Amino acid sequence: MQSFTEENYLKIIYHLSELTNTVQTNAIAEQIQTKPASVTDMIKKLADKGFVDYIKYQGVTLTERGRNAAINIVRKHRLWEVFLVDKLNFRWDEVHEVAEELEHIKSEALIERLDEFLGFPKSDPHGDPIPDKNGRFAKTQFIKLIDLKIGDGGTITGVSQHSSAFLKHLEKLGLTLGKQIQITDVTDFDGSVEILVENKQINISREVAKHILISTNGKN
Amino acid sequence: MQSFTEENYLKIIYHLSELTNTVQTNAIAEQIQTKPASVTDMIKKLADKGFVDYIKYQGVTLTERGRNAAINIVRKHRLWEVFLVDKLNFRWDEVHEVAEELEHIKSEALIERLDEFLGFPKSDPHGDPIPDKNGRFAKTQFIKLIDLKIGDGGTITGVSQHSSAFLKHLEKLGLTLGKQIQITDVTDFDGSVEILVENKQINISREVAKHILISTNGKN
DNA sequence: TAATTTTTTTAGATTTACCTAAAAATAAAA
DNA sequence: TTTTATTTTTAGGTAAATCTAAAAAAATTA
Ligand SMILES: [Mn+2]
Ligand SMILES: [Mn+2]
Ligand SMILES: [Mn+2]
Ligand SMILES: [Mn+2]
Repeated sequence: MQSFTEENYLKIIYHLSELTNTVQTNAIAEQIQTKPASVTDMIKKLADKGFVDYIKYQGVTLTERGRNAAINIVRKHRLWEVFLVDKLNFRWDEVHEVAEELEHIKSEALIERLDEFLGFPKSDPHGDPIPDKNGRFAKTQFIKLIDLKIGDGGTITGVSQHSSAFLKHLEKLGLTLGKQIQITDVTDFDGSVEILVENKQINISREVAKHILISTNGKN
Repeated sequence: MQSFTEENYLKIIYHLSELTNTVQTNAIAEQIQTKPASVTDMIKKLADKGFVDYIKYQGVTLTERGRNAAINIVRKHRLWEVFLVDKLNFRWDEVHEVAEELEHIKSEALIERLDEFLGFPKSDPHGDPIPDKNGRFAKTQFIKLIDLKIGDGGTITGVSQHSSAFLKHLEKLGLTLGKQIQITDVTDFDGSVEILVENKQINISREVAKHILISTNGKN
């Protein structure tokens, strides 16, 4: 069994692994809000326990064991987020912090019954896929809104930023999961994007457009 | 805010306070599965933080602040137990361990919405009262089954032992919350008790009879 | 009341997860 | 290819929660 802290490291390393093959000490330190020296200590411990492969000065990669542990935590995090939104009427911008705590509750039985209670959901309130009890999940194919061209359209199916501020902003703009959008223009001046959503024309900043994930349905 | 460990101490001290006015170091150590020396350390810390009044060699009592904190943890524990039984179909003997973890989740909003989701239950799966958000709850007036006399009857409304083994045993005997029972005889030999439940005559040991709580409805 | 037992506290260590400051390795720039 | 900058590690230390062994206080028994 892993400690609360070890679980947090594993989860962070897992997420960072999606960006770079081997994960660097400083990247972990930044995510986990700690100092690089502390990360080095913990990495050694995780390596001793067989959760990561570690080469000094080179960074870490998860072992099979570490990956499974990490995916299990992600599964729990996302299931709890669904619970909070679907059953307790939390908004999508309120759930992440609480799920950060709930994801560490140990009981196997709890999570399996929760999954069933929620109807075996396939994705969480932010569009992220929920691994099943064997750790399997659909590798979803998203494209960033910022990478679409004028005339392209699609459905909002995810976000790559989970901060409350960002999610509240999207909510206010009416840009929630499942909404159909189409790119109508890109401003030369600041790179902001004009989009059509529910017959309304709105303008969103480059920064916002970067973090909205679209599953496209054609037009190029 | 208190740590996970501090919360456990407060809760234990609260429960022990129902038995004795001032709570002894050894009693806490036994409950919390630790050594008296460790308890002394923690007690000093809780006293410094204003959660308990402490006189060396005499024991501790909760302050107003400590009592409120403890009741809040008890509230969370019992609400989670209701959730597990009512929503996730756990049996009453399976929930305690998981609730021991869930009771430490910090979010105020979570617990208020959970309470609402469960329909503001007044008691948990073991018949224990659930404090409301202001810490108020009905001081239930129970009598131990062992203290009833032949001919007395009542309703099972609680248990004073939460171990899985005990609860499973009651389940098997058909002695669950809400059942009507009546004492028909007390065996001289071993003090075991004959009771009538759902038109069946069964015999239970003194030990079992000690931990069943009855709200009586007459006959003496 | 004195002797003995029980309870509680102190003293000094240990483990986990941190930290700062300084050294070592690697990467980037000149 | 040096020099400089960045990244990472080591060394040594702190705070929280625990422990064992021994001392001190309180309660019990003789
Ligand atoms: Mn989240
Ligand atoms: Mn999410
Ligand atoms: Mn319980
Ligand atoms: Mn209970």
